[in-house]
Amino acid sequence: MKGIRQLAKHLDISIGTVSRALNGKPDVNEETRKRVLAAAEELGYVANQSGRSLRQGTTNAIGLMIESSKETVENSDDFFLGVTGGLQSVLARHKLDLVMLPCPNDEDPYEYLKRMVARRVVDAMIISATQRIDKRIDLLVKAKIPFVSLGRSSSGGNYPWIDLDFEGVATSAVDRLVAKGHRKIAIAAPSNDINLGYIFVDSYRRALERHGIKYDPNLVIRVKSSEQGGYQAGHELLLLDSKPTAIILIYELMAFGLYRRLVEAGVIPGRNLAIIGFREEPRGRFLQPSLTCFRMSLRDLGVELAETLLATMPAYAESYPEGARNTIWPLELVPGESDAFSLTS
Amino acid sequence: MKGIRQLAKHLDISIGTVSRALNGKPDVNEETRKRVLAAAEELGYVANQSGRSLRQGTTNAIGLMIESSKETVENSDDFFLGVTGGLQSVLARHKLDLVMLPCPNDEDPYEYLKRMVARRVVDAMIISATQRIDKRIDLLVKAKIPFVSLGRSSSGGNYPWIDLDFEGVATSAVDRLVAKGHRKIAIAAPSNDINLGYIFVDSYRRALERHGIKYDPNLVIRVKSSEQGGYQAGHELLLLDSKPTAIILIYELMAFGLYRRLVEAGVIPGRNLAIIGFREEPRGRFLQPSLTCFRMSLRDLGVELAETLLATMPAYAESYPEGARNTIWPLELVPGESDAFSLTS
DNA sequence: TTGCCACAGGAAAACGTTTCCGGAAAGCGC
DNA sequence: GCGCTTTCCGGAAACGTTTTCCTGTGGCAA
Repeated sequence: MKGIRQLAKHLDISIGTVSRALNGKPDVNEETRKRVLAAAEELGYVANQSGRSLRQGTTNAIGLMIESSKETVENSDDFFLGVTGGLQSVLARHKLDLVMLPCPNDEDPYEYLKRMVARRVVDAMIISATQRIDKRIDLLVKAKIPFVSLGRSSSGGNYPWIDLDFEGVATSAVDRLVAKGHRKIAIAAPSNDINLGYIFVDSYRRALERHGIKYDPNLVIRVKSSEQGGYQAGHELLLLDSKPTAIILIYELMAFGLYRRLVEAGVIPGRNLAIIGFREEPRGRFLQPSLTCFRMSLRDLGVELAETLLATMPAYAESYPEGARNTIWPLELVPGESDAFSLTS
Repeated sequence: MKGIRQLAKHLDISIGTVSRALNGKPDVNEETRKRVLAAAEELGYVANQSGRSLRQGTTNAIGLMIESSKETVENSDDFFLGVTGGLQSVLARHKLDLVMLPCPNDEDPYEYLKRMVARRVVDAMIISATQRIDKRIDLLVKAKIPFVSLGRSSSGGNYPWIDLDFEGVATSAVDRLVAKGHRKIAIAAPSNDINLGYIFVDSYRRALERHGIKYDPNLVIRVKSSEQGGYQAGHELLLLDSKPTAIILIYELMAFGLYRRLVEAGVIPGRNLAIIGFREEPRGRFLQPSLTCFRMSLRDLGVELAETLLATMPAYAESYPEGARNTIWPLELVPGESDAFSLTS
């Protein structure tokens, strides 16, 4: 005999009462509640989660699905642990646990999610690395699993998401470069399948056109969001017939590879070529010259994610009355030396 | 009516048979097994984890406890996601899921672990950031939860752990510096409470003594394992009466802070002061001058962790017959320019 | 035919909890 | 003293599985 039954016997009380006492339910004398609490503490009793989940149909856990090796901006190693802090600070307040569900490299993310959902191992989900058309969203909607997506898909539909302000970043980067006299501005981005790639390049195009600069597809370099990709971008950039004077990187880590390739070719970053990165983490500022990029608070992003998610969960929605919401997350420009020079002197 | 019952009814078969069919148990006709599998696939049935766990007393999940903000070497943001890949590659082979259990900053790790253990939310655990005396180990041993510790405690006892080869690193760093003529070698490490700090400094001391160099406590700078800590270390180093000519950093990220402080004071890293770091990640090589440090494969470490853990789990031990084991994880020296100069010229 | 065994599958118990329901005791107004 | 409500608690059902035990069928040897 184990668990609550043992505790009940030890107190010579029925298990129903013990359960009510522990869970703060009414219909239990304050006196006995105290006894129960004390005994539970003493015997180190904590309710078995499986039993509880089975009965309640709820797991008190929310899942954060992460994909270790997809070609996206979020894949950066430290990204998730960054948001985790913010997530937890609000989840803990509601006695919810966070479990990270890392999708194995060799498994299809959709299938993995499907399995996790069917197993009912979490009450709600946070997904990320959103594809431009992402079946996972339909799956979650259909399964009526509350969720929030970090990154929006283009498939429309009304679901809660938070996305980085790519449009703002692209616009602001273009504006900044144009103000310094640049007209031939390249951009390195992942393929259009990744929604991020699509949105970013599209915003870049529109920003250029606002300045009356014709959009040149040759200046869009499609590479992976990694240091390798940056190296590759540098390589392709050097092969262009008419060389751009500036480049915007969709992912900050690319800068390291780009610098490397440029130095190999004798091109001096920040002197012969202006560079602006994105999503500054504690790395870009160590480059020589330091990288101009856009920064955000991962922790705050985590808080916003959690609150958005809770707002969609019936059991918690009352604390967050606004209901499902969509947020464009702003980023702040951190000026460096990599785009300091001006062409108009 | 949901779940396996529905599936059984749909097939006009008893739920027991369905369960046996799905779980590959004997006593079920191959013909019917196929039908069941097909129907499950079609209806998207996956066994509810709570029900299964309750019955089996097993969750098919192993937990990785992480502490987001403790002053340890493992706390580096990207460390865990690095080992995660390796962990999963072997866990997946055994149909085990990995759940990360991040201990909230404001909760005592011991209490958090206790709660998780009592809730029976995972079958086994990986803990890290081991304290020199770590109550968690007793807890897990007493609760008979299979576990492996990343980092060993000094409390002895026979339990499986994997630890980095601090002794090897400290020895090799000292040897290398001494060979270049250095006699006054400082070290920046966290406090002795962290087992890592204790072992590292102790190894450093012994290595010095092997070279006939007297151990000088003033040269041991106790700081946090972070960039901030590195800055602080640089600061304290500059205040020393008799300046060391070299410094060993217990944590690679410290180098960034150290460089910063040195440059502020007009000391040139790798010229006036030799520097050796530890656990190279994709950052140290971006420093100017590039950091000499010790590297390891996080992925391989993850594989080793998983295999060690499985070996201690009765249900899986047969594949890993050696039983509980302790491993000292080797690191490889990556020479950089930060300690390139020699005093003996 | 009888007995035995192997095979396939059904019925039901069990896992640990929460929650619904009913009932005893006590309090209260009349 | 009587009916009513309130307070507290015990009994038992239910959650969805897995697994044990048992039954029925057919084949085969004696």
